[in-house]
Amino acid sequence: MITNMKHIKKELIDQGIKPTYQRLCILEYLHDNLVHPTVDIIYNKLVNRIPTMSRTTIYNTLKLFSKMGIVNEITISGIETRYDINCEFHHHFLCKKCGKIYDVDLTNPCFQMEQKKIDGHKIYEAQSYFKGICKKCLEKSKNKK
Amino acid sequence: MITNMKHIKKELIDQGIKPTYQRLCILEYLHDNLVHPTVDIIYNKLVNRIPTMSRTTIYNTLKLFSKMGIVNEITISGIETRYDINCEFHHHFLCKKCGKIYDVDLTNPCFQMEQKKIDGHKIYEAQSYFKGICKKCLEKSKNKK
DNA sequence: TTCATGTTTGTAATCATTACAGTTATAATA
DNA sequence: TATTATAACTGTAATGATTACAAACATGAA
Ligand SMILES: [Mn+2]
Ligand SMILES: [Mn+2]
Ligand SMILES: [Zn+2]
Ligand SMILES: [Zn+2]
Repeated sequence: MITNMKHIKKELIDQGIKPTYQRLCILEYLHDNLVHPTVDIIYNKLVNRIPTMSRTTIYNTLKLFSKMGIVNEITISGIETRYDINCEFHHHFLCKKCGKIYDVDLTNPCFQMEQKKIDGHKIYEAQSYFKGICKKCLEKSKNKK
Repeated sequence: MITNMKHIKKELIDQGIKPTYQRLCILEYLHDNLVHPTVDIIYNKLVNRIPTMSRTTIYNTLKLFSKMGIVNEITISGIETRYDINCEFHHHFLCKKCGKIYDVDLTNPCFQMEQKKIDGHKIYEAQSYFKGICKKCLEKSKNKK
């Protein structure tokens, strides 16, 4: 439990979200595990602490958090949605071998991704994805040779 | 039938893909309908011409095309994969109201999206997505007021 | 207490995608 | 021509993420 529960509670209240125990636990988990987890990963961790925890609650909560802008939905894999509590604009890299999703920092971020309109369309969110083989998997396959 | 079947056939042969009738029809459809269609949209169109056409064939064919680099998988919606025969790097905009996916041209394209490596990870593909309300839907809701 | 409201839960339904096995088409070989 | 091998296609069943829904629960006001 790295993040202070008081802060977590305040974060929800500030957003006008009723701070139920389930919501607190989910938000705390997201703050402490910046690995872009799936619903299932969150569920399997939290069900230990809250045996009655329902997957539906996690889906509902994440949808609420997303709507309120305190969590980001990442659809990079095309299979399952992954969640990121870090809502500052940054890019993601998906490794096709190990499935891990990395944050990537562009030295010259594309400023156009941060604008409010494009071609007359009103922008609410922007995502940039890279796919390939990650550093670790590259090294592993190099060692095998 | 806008695109010439001869060209379509040549495109497959050049890629080392056996040009079956089903594959030709799918590739022709993609060339003539640059709307980022789903498997279902393609299926419902082609089943008129080929009554025995199977969804599985479309899934298999698109996976093959994607692997060979002649089609791009777009996972912007998180619900279903959409396909784009235009493999030149460009960004996409998803309208949350009407569901349409638009191409968007950035005047200053983010050159970093085109690099081969980032943070040591080897890049095979890159996608940039915007989500919001499209121009047409904005105008519609303006007229209602 | 009663009532209203919002939240959580468990199950069933939905829907995109994949797995699989049988059938068909094609071309090479005997 | 008949046989065989191989790749492609097809239809159905299975899978797995997500959503719909209704019952149970919690909370606080009247
Ligand atoms: Mn991230
Ligand atoms: Mn496009
Ligand atoms: Zn990896
Ligand atoms: Zn629209």
